[in-house]
Amino acid sequence: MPMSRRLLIILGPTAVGKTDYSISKALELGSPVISCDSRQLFMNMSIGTAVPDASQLSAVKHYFIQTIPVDQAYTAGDYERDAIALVEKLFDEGHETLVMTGGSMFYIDAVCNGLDDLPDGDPVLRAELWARAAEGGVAPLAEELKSLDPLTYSQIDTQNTQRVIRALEGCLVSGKPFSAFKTGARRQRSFEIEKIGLNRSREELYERIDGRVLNMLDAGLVEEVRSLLPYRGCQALQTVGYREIFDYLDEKYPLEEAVRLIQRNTRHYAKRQLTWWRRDPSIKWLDL
RNA sequence: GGUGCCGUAGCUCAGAUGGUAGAGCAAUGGACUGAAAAUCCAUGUGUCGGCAGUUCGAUUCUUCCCGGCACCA
Repeated sequence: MPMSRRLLIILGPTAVGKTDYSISKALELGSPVISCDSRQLFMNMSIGTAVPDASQLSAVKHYFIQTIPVDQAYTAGDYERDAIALVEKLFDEGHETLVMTGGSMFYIDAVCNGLDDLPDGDPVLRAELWARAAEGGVAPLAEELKSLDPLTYSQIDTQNTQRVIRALEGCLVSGKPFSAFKTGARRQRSFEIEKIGLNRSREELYERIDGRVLNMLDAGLVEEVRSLLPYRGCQALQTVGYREIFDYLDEKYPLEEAVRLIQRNTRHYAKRQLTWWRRDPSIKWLDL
């Protein structure tokens, strides 16, 4: 008799209340919590990423919480590989239902649908391309992409430097058009996927966000960020809550302005999350 | 009670000697194939406090009313 294997993904905008909900769901189902959060993955970033607290972490086994050094690069592709490996292992050990939770839209989609085998980036080349963009703008890079890969050029936002460089990098590293690697095919998974979307009224969500930022300050956000100053340039620190405090430490603006910006940028993030998920009909929404 | 000032977008305010209005902040919609808490694109949402008068036309001028603030009693 085939064992049923189900991955229950609890998603929702930041600060909606995923942590508590997923822990109680995990306890109910006898599952660990598999985090799907591109920032809680990193070590030493606990206050600003609202990592579960000690009692929450001891209530149920958590995966992918604070496991990677902040100066290490980690991508959605890495997460797809690591998460699928873990999930397969846990299913093989006898779990029927596994609880995954998080707000990283792209990571969730990588787990559900898989990413194509696109060429890896080359850090040196990437740095060169960014230097060119800083000097002459995106336009010349976009033109170069147009000649190497007209299809990608026609599909992406050519004002989006990050996208243009990523595609150009793919072309230059592989010697082929970046688009040649895209199949758009969904990867077959060995388990069922169910998605629950947690939501609240916009007003309530924004109040929770604003309040949570103040709590982070009380909890010592400024000191946490100060301790991460040496890693400021790392990918992990390109994050709401950290960049604004770095600027405050530079005396670019007062603390209250940093707080205001963190609150606003977090609200913007929540809005982007909701935009992403709005087009996903497989999510069952639940108002908290 | 009297006098003066103010009432315009969610907030702070600007404005037209009469032709139904615009800045900042906030907000909203969208995109997304290895940086994704990143990156990028788009958008003004308004009975101009209310009733009436003058006028071809009033948010603008006038009367009155309502609300707020200040000062004088």
